[in-house]
Amino acid sequence: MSDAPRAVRVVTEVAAVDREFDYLVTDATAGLAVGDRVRVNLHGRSVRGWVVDDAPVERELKPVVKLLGKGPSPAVVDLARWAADIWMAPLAKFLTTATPPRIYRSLPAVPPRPRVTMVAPREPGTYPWGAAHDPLDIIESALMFAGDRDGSVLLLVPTDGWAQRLVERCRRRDWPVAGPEEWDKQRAGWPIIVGTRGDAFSPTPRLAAAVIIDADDDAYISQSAPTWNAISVVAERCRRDDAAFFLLSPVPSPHSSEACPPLHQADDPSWWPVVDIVDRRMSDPRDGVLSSEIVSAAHRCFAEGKTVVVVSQRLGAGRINACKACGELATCETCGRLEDEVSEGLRCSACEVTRESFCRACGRTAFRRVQQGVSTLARDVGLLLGREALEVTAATSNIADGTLLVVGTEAVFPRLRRAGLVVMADFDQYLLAPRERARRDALMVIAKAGRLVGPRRDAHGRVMVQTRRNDDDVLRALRTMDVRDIMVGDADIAEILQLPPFATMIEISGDGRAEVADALRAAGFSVSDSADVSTARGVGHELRKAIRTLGRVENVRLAVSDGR
DNA sequence: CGGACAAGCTGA
DNA sequence: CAGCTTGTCCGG
Repeated sequence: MSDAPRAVRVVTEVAAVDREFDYLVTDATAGLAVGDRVRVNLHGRSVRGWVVDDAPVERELKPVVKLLGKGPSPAVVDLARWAADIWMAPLAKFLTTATPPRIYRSLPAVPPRPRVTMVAPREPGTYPWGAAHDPLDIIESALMFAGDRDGSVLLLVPTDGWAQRLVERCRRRDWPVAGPEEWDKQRAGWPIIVGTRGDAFSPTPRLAAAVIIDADDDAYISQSAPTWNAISVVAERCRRDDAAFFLLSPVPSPHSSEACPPLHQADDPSWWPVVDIVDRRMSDPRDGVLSSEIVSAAHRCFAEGKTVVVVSQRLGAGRINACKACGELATCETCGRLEDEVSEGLRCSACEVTRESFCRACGRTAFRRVQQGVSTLARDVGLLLGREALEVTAATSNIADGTLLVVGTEAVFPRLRRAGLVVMADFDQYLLAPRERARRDALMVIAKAGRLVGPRRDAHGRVMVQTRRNDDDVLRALRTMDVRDIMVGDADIAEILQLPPFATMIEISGDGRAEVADALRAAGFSVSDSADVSTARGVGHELRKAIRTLGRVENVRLAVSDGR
């Protein structure tokens, strides 16, 4: 037993107390290391925490009560510090993300990394990579680039189901893989790690390579504060460990291609599915929610025993207004977005402009709502196709094999493996949505649909898109299978509007928001206010610095977005 | 956050 | 003045 007293710095699970406290290491807790989970007393309470550092013994200290078990590796503790700084959140929040729910006391021995030989491995970087493309090609490249270097190869996918399937595929190749639930293997530094967003904080001590599949999927962004995103975290880890970083996305966003340069060309656009664009402006008004050609295509699928999927974006009632006479959509003159029908006329919610109800194309004044929620859509589609439709939303658990007609939101995509026909019932919802990302989302949803029907070179089905738009760059991209214009347009818009990654946005809410917003305005940042949140824009580190100089402001919530 | 402690309020 | 609520402070 050593005589010199030793102390450690501890962060507790009490996130509201975002401070580090020192505790004495006793004989009972002699083996403590950075990352370990401990129990300590804090101001009369027994709380759990993490060892984050060594500490000098300069005064009377309370002892660490108990060593609970293994926690994140020291490298990940440091990564959590970086994340807490970037997203302006308590360190405890990120340490919690990096910590499993159960206690692990020991770690397994690590098997060697499999040897992979490829004739032409792909270079690290961002790839416009289709939904129907097999990511194993890139994973093998990552294994090759990892070579003899120490560290794990980390693979991230958007959903748990996908992670499980990828784990099984790796196991079939006899690759030593640690799944999302196998925290102890990850902590030990397993050669291959497969997981989802949270596994960006995989406890592995070092990365040799990382692959993020479908990197622009929303699943990679934490919806509640801190609004961290897995892309930025993995990019930072790769930078720290000098690891090879591969990023795959059907339509890479400005954030993705910035986080993982260089942006490679799509070498073969044939992974896009076969897409039929059905112009509904000219459809027979007696047609129902689906055009007659879609109805016949659906019946052919049923005859072949293939599944038909009808996708709509909205759960609730719709609000697209189309002219009763010519079918033209009511859109804003200034910004081109969809208008709502209100009692005074047609209204653009973005420009806050209301106008008389008249059709810009033919001058008639009668409109009808042409888009609807999933429930009514399921009923109408069921009647139209003479078959019971299974309604699928985020709340649906799974879809039974042999279900031939499915109607739902985008939640259908992770719940199905294969389909003969995917119908986008109201694609204009994407084309006209008042969000900067909507155009890329429109292409990403086609890519997801493509996963069910197969790539055009090997298709067992097709995608049919109903629209009332004619000249539109998204539709043009679908016809030519060339998404470069959309990507360039996306980057231009982000730069002009100073959206991430060209600027950082910080949302400020809570009672103290006025104080923070005023201080940022005074410091020369552009700050806009809405009902209960202010949004500041600027260079990330400058904004953070300005907020920090304010010191502690009571009751303020900050949501930092550096990603999209 | 939540325990400790002080100060304030209430009712018999 | 016991018993309870409300407010403020602060953690190693």
